[in-house]
Amino acid sequence: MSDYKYDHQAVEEKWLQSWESSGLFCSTDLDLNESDLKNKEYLLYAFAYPSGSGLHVGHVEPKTALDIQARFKRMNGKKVFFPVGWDAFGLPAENYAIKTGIHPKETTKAAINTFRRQVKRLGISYDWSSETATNNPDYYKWTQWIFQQLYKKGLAYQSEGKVNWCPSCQTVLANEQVVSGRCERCDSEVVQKDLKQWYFKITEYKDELIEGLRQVDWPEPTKNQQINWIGRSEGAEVDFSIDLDNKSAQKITIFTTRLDTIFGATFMVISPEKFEQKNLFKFLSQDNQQKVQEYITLAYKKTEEDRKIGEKDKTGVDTGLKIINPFNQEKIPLYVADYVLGGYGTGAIMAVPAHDERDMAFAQKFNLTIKEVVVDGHLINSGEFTGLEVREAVSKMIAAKPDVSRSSVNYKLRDWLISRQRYWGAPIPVVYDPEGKAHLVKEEHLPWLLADDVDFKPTGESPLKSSEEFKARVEKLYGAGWTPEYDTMDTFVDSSWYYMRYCSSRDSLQFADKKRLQDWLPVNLYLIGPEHIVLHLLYSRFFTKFLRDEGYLNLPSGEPFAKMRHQGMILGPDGRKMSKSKGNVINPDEIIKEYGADTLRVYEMFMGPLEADKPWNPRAVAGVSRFLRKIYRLVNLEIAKYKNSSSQLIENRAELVQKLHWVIQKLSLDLPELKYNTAIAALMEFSNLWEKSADDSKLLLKKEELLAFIKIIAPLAPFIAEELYSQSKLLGLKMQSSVHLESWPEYEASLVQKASVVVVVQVNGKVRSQFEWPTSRIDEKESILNEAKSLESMKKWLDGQKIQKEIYIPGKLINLVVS
RNA sequence: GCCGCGAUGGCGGAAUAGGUAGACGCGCGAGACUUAAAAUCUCGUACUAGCAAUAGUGUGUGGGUUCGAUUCCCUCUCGCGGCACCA
Repeated sequence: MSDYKYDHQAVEEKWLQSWESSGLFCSTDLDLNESDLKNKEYLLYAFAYPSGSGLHVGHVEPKTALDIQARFKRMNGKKVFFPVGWDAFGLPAENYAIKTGIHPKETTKAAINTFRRQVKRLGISYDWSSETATNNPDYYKWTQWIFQQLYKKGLAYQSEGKVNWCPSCQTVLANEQVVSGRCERCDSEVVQKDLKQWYFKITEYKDELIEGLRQVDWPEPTKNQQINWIGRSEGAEVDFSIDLDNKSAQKITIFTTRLDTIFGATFMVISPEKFEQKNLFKFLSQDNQQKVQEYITLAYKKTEEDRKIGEKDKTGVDTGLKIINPFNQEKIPLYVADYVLGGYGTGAIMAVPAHDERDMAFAQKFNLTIKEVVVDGHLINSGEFTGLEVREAVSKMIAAKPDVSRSSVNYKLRDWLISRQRYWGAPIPVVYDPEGKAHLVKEEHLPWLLADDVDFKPTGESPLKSSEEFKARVEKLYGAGWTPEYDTMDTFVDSSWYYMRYCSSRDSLQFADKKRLQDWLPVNLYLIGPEHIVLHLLYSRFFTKFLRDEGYLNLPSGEPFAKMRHQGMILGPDGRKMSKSKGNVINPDEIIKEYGADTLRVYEMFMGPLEADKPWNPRAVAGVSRFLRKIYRLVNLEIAKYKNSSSQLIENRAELVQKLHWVIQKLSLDLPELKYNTAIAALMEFSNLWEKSADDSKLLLKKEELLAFIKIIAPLAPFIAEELYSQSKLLGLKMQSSVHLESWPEYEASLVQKASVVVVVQVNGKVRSQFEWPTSRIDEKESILNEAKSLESMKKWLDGQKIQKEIYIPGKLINLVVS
């Protein structure tokens, strides 16, 4: 057989240059007309942070997966928008600056350049004309503008309170960024600190953030995680009064999801924060005042980690006060204990040790009464409510005491703390007058530029404080004694609206054009790692809903991402997460150098289902390379035969033609479903069959068939497809300048079917024989059953047996039930 | 503890409106080409017994529904992810 060498390096470089100079796909016309609207396809990959270490094989998978969609959809006549940009603010660049003194501006620029080059080398067909980066003033101008819109609506506010402080990063963290008491970035233990900080009132949208999930096509587990994070729970509030001699009407309100157990409440617990806030010290005896004060001081010192230890060993202190249960008038003791959280519900609970584990643990430690009030779903020892079922008891109890009880709903979701005491982020566009009152930076002063003259060394205060220019700027623009806000915004603010900016990346007058947003949103397919489920997605949905409510966006659902899927993690060859310290990192540049970008792309798509975590297998990469070279050889063999005009089609080619139509159908169905691994397997099956007769001197495929095959590999392996397409121009067919401008080939349903099928014969569910049968006659049940029963190989299974039942699944199998 | 996901050959994985389990790739074995090697190609490859035809077993465990279960239902075990003193 002739030898066709495929020089991946030369071929890929050649087409990269060709695509670059022809501007293929790098600029989408975003102004749609009526007929484009139904055809639009907005494909989005999670905003990437341009890290200094460059592209990782883990980035290659989702980028390729979406690129295949983009190419496939274009070939199917869709108007595709496939933008790219950089989530360029953030800690790593700043930490690097602390170490080296190199300005984050410089390192970020260099990192973006590296990423851009690497992504292009992979053959990702991004629309580079809409490229953007969050650290560009023309981007963060609008991040700041959105902050100001939120502020004007009372949805951005300042509040003093306990915040999560990471002593290593020297900044506060949002609740979402604290992972079991530790900083999600650096794993240091998070401590509580009192600080005045900026918050976004995401809780304003809590119910809609749950409701909206019904309208999107997202993986169910993802929806569940968001719902759990928002943590809606229905229950009741009940007012208990404090038993005081002077009859002053002091009340403590509790929240419970188990109002039905209220007759079992044997004590009450209030959180340290709430006790202080309600200023209940004055009702305590001198002695108790001191004890309670000591306990509260101690509790505040605890870190999250200490509180966790407390799960097993509960602490608390008896206030000496008695509280009256409004349902049975029982007087029960009031404890202060930190197992009740100040920030959830009303900060106080009725403790029912018989029906709550935590209350039980506390009761046992402090020797408190335990009273059972529910058995087998029915109330006991509950006065007039005894005998009722749990469910009806709750509503009847509220109805019986409307003055002291009401139904109530609580959420775990808190407002989003966005202040960061860091440098490399968008400055919060606020200035303070000499009295310390906050004012928005005037709109004409946006973008409110990030000062350059700063000292990066962490001091626990915002690095911007060290900028002379920043202070001078504020005094110059706003007057003597005015000062800037020195904190910057959480980078999640930047990435909460980038998919809108993409539609108008160059617009200097507005954050995005309303018509374009209406035309392009929602995103048709969002591919994003599972690590972004609670943070980024929740914040982005909040922003979209807010901007919709402000009239900047016509999107009734307020849901920016109509369909979302997750990619899995590419693990090292040892099956563990790749990391430098484990020495199991695969460098994509090296794979491209050895095998080419097509091999890297196809291999990663072939590893397994997109959403699964998959270990890297160096040998299997070589297998994919082998497959691509085989394709190259097979196509070239056919082209060579066509050069010889006397060549004739081989007579017996029905099987190959059937397989070709089958593989076109398989890809047509699998590609839009992102089932790339099975699509590639089908291509391999086809080329294996093709190869069997490759040595025949007669033609195996018609010109159009050969071309159809080249077209269907184009989304997966764009370089080799382009090369083969270019070589096929010799065939004299009417062709485009690039295979990537071609349309997707049709398959003929009649040709997908094989001429005959194999019918399996089972006896009592076990396979005993099989026979071939013409596909055209698969509906002839009687003849098929007769054929099965008369098979020589069936004799020993049927002799002397009585057939009780005959089951025929058309074209597949027969099951004979005998006894 | 709660919520969610998963378990199939030596390995990655296919196949679920219930219908031949193991497609495709890797690895392994045998062969062709070659002075030889590489590359490439061909054949074989779930397990057990057998020279073979063939038979039996088999999709984490135990049970159920069914003519028929990897697929549906129940139980348990293990692994992964998220949340976690949220009343």
